[in-house]
Amino acid sequence: MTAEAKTAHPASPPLTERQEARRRRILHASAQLASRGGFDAVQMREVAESSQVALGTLYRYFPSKVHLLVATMQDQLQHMHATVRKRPPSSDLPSERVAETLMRAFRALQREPHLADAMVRALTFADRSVSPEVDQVSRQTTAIILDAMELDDPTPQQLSAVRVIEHTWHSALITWLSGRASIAQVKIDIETVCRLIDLTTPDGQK
Amino acid sequence: MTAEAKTAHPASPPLTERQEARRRRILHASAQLASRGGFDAVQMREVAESSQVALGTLYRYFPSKVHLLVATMQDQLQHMHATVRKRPPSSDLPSERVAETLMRAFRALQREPHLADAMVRALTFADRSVSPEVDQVSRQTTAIILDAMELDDPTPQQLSAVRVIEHTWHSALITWLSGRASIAQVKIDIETVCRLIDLTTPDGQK
DNA sequence: GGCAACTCTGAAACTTGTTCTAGATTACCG
DNA sequence: CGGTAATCTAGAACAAGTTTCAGAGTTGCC
Repeated sequence: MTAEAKTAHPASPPLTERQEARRRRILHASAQLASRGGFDAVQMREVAESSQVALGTLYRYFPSKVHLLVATMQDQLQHMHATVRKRPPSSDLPSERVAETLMRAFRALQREPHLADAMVRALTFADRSVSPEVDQVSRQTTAIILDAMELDDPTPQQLSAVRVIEHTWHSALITWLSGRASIAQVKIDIETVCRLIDLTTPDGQK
Repeated sequence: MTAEAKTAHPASPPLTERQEARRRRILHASAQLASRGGFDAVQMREVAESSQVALGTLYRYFPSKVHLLVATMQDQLQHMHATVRKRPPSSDLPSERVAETLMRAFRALQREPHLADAMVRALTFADRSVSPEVDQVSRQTTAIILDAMELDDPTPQQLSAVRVIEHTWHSALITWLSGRASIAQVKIDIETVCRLIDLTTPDGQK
């Protein structure tokens, strides 16, 4: 993968400059409102007004509130990935590097818990109509984790481990966001699941 | 724990017979509608009509749609737990017994995919106001998994593993329900995460 | 420049979750 | 039994996501 770091629309018509700007305004307004009050605070009428776009136009760009928030998440994830790439995790063991990376992401989310709430709730609430977009988020997350592992050619078992790590990551976030798990607990869960990686590296420690 | 297998209301006033019957009718209608069309098909007006109860009454019994569906899930989980107790898993290894139990539950959900959709979506979409109820579901799930492990006194590490297994279970269900993962993939994910248990049993195989 | 197609706007309408109200019913207490 | 408080009912009303539509504005193209 070389330089198609953009949103990677498979076959969407190229947007004009003004359209790109609109899209950007919408995403910005969405993130802003989400930062204030989470999922519920992102109200489509307000997003439209905030981004100076008619409601119908908002729906043309993002066919539902969930689509909008998942796109917002894609946006944030890209930041995250770029950031992590600049300062890669420092531990020796792959499992520890992954845990370190996820904890770094977790701390970033803690700085904007409402935004995290909006994005994660949208992600898990998404139905089939949003599958492509959610899948894209999932691929992006996988890429970040694989980066942290620093493997050129992961085995199927390692890919399975990564899947399970993602599952745990999402679900642990939800328990944290809904107040059913502490930050410390999420940390433990992440560290626990990351040990799965050690199981799959032939020359790992016991 | 002896016989308080009921819904375990901490301090709710005892319901009269007719009230208990109403509650039951509501839960039944909810499950019925959910079985047809999933989360979206459970419409509060329809639930009310179906269970021959006024809308206001429905909301007195269950303060939101999510509360209602989470209660529905509690109900179903109890069935499940009772069923599993009757025929416990047969494998030798704890990790395999857990995987076997979860796969059995998964097959049960496959028989009613729409109902599964409604319950799981509600569970992960629940906000803080539903935390107690969601927590109850989580405890019930933990109990089922611990039962499968057949341990009298789980270590903290083992409890951590169980937490991660639950995370994976919920998240894998979501990916399946939204069509982003196949049944086979869910099976792999469950089997993968269950190997965490082997990591925590001192006399397990490598 | 001028036109055809597409896009955007503003506003109303529709849907479904949730709340509220006024009046009937029921449950409980003396 | 009679009364009173709690509960239930029917229905309107409200909130926010989504859809629709007529008209104005842009864009691409000749």
